[in-house]
Amino acid sequence: MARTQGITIKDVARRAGVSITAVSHALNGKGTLSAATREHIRTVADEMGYEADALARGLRRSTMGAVGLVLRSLDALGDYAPAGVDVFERFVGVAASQALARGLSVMLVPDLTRTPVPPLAFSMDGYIVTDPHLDDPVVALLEKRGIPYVTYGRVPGRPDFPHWASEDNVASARQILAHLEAGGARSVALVRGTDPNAWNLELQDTYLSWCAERGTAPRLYELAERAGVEGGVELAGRITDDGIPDAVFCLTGRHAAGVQQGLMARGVGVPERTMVVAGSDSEHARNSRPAISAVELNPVASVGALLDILQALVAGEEAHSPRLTRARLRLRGSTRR
Amino acid sequence: MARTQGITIKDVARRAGVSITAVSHALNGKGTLSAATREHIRTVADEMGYEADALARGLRRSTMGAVGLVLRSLDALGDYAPAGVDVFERFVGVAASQALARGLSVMLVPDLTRTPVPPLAFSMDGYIVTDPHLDDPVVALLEKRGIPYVTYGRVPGRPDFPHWASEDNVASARQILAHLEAGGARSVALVRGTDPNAWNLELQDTYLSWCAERGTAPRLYELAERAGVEGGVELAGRITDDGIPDAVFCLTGRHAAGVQQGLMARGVGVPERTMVVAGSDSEHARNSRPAISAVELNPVASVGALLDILQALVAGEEAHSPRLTRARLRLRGSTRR
DNA sequence: CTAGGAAGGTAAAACGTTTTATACAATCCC
DNA sequence: GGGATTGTATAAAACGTTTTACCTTCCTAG
Repeated sequence: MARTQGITIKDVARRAGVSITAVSHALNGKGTLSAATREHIRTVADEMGYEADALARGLRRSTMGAVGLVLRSLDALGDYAPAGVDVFERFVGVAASQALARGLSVMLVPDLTRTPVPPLAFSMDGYIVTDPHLDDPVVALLEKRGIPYVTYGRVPGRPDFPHWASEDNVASARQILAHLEAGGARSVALVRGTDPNAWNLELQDTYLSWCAERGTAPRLYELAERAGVEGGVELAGRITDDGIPDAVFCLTGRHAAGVQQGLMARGVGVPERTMVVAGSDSEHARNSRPAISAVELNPVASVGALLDILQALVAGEEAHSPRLTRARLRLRGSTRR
Repeated sequence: MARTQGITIKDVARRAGVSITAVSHALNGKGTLSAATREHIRTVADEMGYEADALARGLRRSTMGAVGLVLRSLDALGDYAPAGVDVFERFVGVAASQALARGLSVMLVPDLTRTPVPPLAFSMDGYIVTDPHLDDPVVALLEKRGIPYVTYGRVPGRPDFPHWASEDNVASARQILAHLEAGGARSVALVRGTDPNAWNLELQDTYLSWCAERGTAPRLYELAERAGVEGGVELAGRITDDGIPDAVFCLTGRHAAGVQQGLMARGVGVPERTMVVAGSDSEHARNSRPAISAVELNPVASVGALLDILQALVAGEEAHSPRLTRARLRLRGSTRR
């Protein structure tokens, strides 16, 4: 219906006085046409405002110029419209605009394994999956279907899988911990989420190693991603009951904001008595009082890397991966001493 | 490439011992097959895990089961990954999950008029355009191409165009103004954005009428959407210089947060000396001190209405539009007296 | 003078569906 | 008993591309 009044290759061919093949070849830079003919056809096509139908093209070429995007982490949150989870919201925006710059479309697929599966889902050239879980069914499905995919963050349990990119989580964690240590912190508690994704797992591992290196006992708390700020407030009670640490390192901005709020409500001064820091920046971290130091992720660089890898994969070229991007530690009041 | 190993209708036909036509008819509930054959074919198809190729289907049917989404307001912001603009981020998430529930895909198209245009863009069944501008080129393009579209918010300058839905902005504005009045406010300043979209225009009109009805002089300020919180802080200076109003009604949460911050920095107490309220809720509004009263939009209802209209349009049925949804005023500290 | 390229172009098959038109029985009606 | 009707199924066209294979014509080398 939408396409009925479109200009087809046939129209261009007729108008240019050549065959359909000639038009296709001219426009795609193939075949053995003379430069003059090629130029002529291009002119006519431009004049007529011809644009090849993506469907028909995809049918033959079986490449669509479109990639799917699955936000695993939002799926886990259940509610698909959580407020203040800006990491992924920004990721979507960046992915859309960067893909456009490369002439690709981005299709949003909430969860590829839930029915009904969107009709186009399996026609995508490839997929970007953010934060796959351990034994992620979405990854398994893509694998089974033979659809190329890249992941934002390592695939847990698959150390061999190379096609991923993300910020250097280990470096970020090290940088944060070094910063806290420089501020005089000896005991640091870690608050991680419950999703078994690379984000939670890698940062936890780094933290544990850091503790081991220093011979200090780790203090590890788990807090469901969906618990949000309120969960953090509550958790602050448990943390103080267990003895106030010199610093609390929360993996998400929402949890950090909640924990800080909870600590202060209990009379624990931040940053005087204990410091708070977030592993990923967010509105919550920025808008807290004091503002919370946090790692600002780098969606622009990460999405760029992911698209590089995915495009190579789709083209059947060798992908140059994994790739790590640089995050940046934003120092704010919550760790200023 | 991704589709090479797929099971085609031909495979199913062979296995079921019938013609291709029979399979198509059985699966789509068309034609004049006997119940027995139909059932048999369905069973075989299920067994083989057959799924019709969306491209080939789209090529014939010219309906794709996919809609495009253009976020006009984000285009206007330039940066496609602005932090803390949660209205649209939520909108995207809601649109994706609601569309999925209806068996539709959502394709994100940053700006349909910028090149390169994503290949699939013109193959979509229809479009959702959020907050179209006055003389919006995206709308013009869709119109010219004959692609069905619905808009989130009225199309400015086209009072005749019926295919839109949104929260009832007029009612929201009235509700806010009534609330301020009940709190004792006589003079209310309005801070609107600069984009010429229905949101800014309708709320402004309602405000002006309200002032006229009361015989009070309107105090209207314009602040570019992209000015964000900082812009609000600065604007607070101008507002106080012009004489402190009883309340400031900002159309966006970011501006409200900035204005409130700026007012308080100048020693103007909120809510004691003047009240602050936001036309759309956001992280900024929620996390300010005091928290800012704001209208919580209703993306779930609005997206639902938009999809209803769009589906009717695509099916060639009569659309039942426009449709207004209910927003909700969240009262917080910034207006509590 | 002719075999063999090269240069420039096209016809037709293919992609996987849906849809239109048609074929073949079996049944019915008068 | 013959034409019309009904019930079931299929062949083939169509959708708009890309790609494969082939066809001219013209030139050149032997």
